[in-house]
Amino acid sequence: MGTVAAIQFAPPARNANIVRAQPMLREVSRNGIHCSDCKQQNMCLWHDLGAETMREIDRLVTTRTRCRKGETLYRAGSPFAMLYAIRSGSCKTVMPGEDGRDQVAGYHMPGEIIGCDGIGNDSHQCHAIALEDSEVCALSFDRLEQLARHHEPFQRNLHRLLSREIARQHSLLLVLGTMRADQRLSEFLLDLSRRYDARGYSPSEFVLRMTREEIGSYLGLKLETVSRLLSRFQREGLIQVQGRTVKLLDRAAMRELLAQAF
Amino acid sequence: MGTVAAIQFAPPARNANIVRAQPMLREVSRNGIHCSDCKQQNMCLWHDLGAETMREIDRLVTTRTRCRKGETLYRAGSPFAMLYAIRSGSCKTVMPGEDGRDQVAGYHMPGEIIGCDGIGNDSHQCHAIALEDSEVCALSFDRLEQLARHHEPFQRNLHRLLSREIARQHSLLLVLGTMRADQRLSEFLLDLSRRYDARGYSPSEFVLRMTREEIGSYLGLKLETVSRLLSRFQREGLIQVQGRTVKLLDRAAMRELLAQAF
DNA sequence: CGACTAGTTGAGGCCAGTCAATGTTGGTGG
DNA sequence: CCACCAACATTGACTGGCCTCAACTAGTCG
Repeated sequence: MGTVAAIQFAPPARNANIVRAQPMLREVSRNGIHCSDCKQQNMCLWHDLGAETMREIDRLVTTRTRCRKGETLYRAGSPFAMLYAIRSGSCKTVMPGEDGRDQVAGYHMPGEIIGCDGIGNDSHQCHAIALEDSEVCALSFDRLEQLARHHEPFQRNLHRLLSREIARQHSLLLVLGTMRADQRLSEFLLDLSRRYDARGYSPSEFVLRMTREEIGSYLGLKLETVSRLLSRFQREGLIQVQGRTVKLLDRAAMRELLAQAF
Repeated sequence: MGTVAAIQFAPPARNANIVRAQPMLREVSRNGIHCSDCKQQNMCLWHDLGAETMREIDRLVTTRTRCRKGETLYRAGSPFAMLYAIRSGSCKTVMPGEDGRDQVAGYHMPGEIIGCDGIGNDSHQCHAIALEDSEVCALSFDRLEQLARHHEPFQRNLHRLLSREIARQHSLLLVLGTMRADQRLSEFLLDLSRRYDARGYSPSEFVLRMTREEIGSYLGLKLETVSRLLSRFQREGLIQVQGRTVKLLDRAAMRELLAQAF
C-alpha cells in the first residue's frame, strides 16, 4: 500500500465498529489497509505500484464525496463512468428485479471497489446505497483504462479486481444454490468476520450495518427466518446477539455447520 | 465480425441442434456469429476491430483443440493462463464446494468465452467440462493483455467481457434468491431460447445438452423437481418435452409466469 | 441380453414461508 | 425529559413447496 493521501483508506473510526483489543498488532492498518491481508478481496487495485504511478492515480480520483446513510451512490440504468472506492463506511448494492423483486447483491466495506457491473453496457445494473454515513472516492474509468494501457502491473490489478468480483459471486451462487438457511447465515457471519478481521477490526464482535430484511434478501431468505436463526444460534451458544451487535462465540462450530450435508 | 479464420465460429452443424426453418434469413450467421446480435453476450471480444488487429488476434490463438463429451477443459485449482472461446459444441462450468457440494455455475455456447474467474488468483475457480464433442480456442491471457495495452477498442471489449460476466451472475443470483422453482425453470428455458435465437437456431425448439440433475444443480433444485416441472409445463401446454428435446409452445405465458409474485 | 444411466412418478416429511400479534429501538417534537 | 411514532425485530401457529425416499420405465452400450 502506497503513501499517497488520496488512496489511503480512512483508519477505523472509534465508534464505527468494535476495534480489536490489541491495537499494537494492527497499528500498520491504521494508516491504510495492508494489502497483504486482502488476497481474497478487491482492494488491491493499488497493490505493488511505484510511487510515481501512485501520483498518477492521485489524479484519477476526481471526486471524493461524503454520502449520508440511505443516499444513493448510483442507480441501476444510470450511465456508467466511474468506479467507486469506499473509503469509510459501507454500502449495499441492490439488483432490481421486475415488480419489486429486488435483491441485495453485496455488502461493501472500506477498501472495496464497486460499480464494475456497469462497464458492460455503459450503464449500471445495480443501485448502490450507503448503509451509514460514508466517504467514497469516484475513479474515472476512462482514466483507469488509460493508466492500464501504460502501466502493466496496474492493468493486471484491474483485471484481478474484475475477476475477483466474478469469483465472489460464484461463491455466493454456491451458497444460494446448495445451502440450508442456517448454513447461509453462518456463512454470511463468517464472511463478515473475515472481512472485519482483514481491516483491523475484531473478527468476533461487530455491528451489523443492515436490517434483518436486508440480510434475508442477500441470502434468499425472509426476515423472520433470519431473526429466528439468530435466536437459535444464540440459544445454541454459537453467537450472542443484541440488536445489531453480534458476538461470534464459537466460529469453529459455525464452520462445522457448513460442512454438514444438505 | 471479421474474416480471420481462427476467430470465426463454426457454423451450426446440421445435427448439433435444430436449425431454424428459414436458412436464408440467417445466412450471414453461417460464416461467423453476427456481433450485432449479441449485445447481451460475451462473444464481442472482437467487436469493431480492424483487419490488422484481427490478424494480431489470429496469433493469439495458440491452440485450437477438439474435446470430447465429458472431457475437462480446465480444472478448479489448475494454473490460469488462458481464456477459452467455444467454437462449436457446449460446456458447463462447475463450482466445487466442500464435500461434494458442487454446483453448475453456467452453460456455455459457441461464441462465449470462459475462464475469466481464474484471473484473480492465477488459478481457475471452476471446472469446465464439455457437454458434447466441442471445439475450443485457447487464448493466451498474457497476450490478450498485451494487445489490450496497444489497442484501446480491444481493451474496452475485454473489460466489457469481464463486466458482462459479472452482470450475468447478478441475474442468476436474482433467480436463485427470489424465484420459485417453476419460475426458475421457465427463466432457464427462455434464456436458452434467446441464446439459441442469437446463434441462428430456432428459439422455440432445441435440444438440452445437460441432464435433469445438471439443470437442477444450476437452478438450485433437485432433479425430481425439474422433471416434475417439465411434466407440469407440458400438461399446461407451455412446452412439449420428449427426452431432451424441448419445444416452447407459449413463451408469452412462460414470461408471465416470471412476473408473478413470490 | 444384462448392466447401467437417465428420467418419471408417487407418498410422505420437513424446512422455510406466510400471516399475525407483540416487543424493542431510535429519532422527533412538545 | 418524556411521549409518541415509525421502523425494526421477535415469536408463534399454520401452510405449502420442495426435498427425500423409493419404485418403476426407457434408453444405451458393451
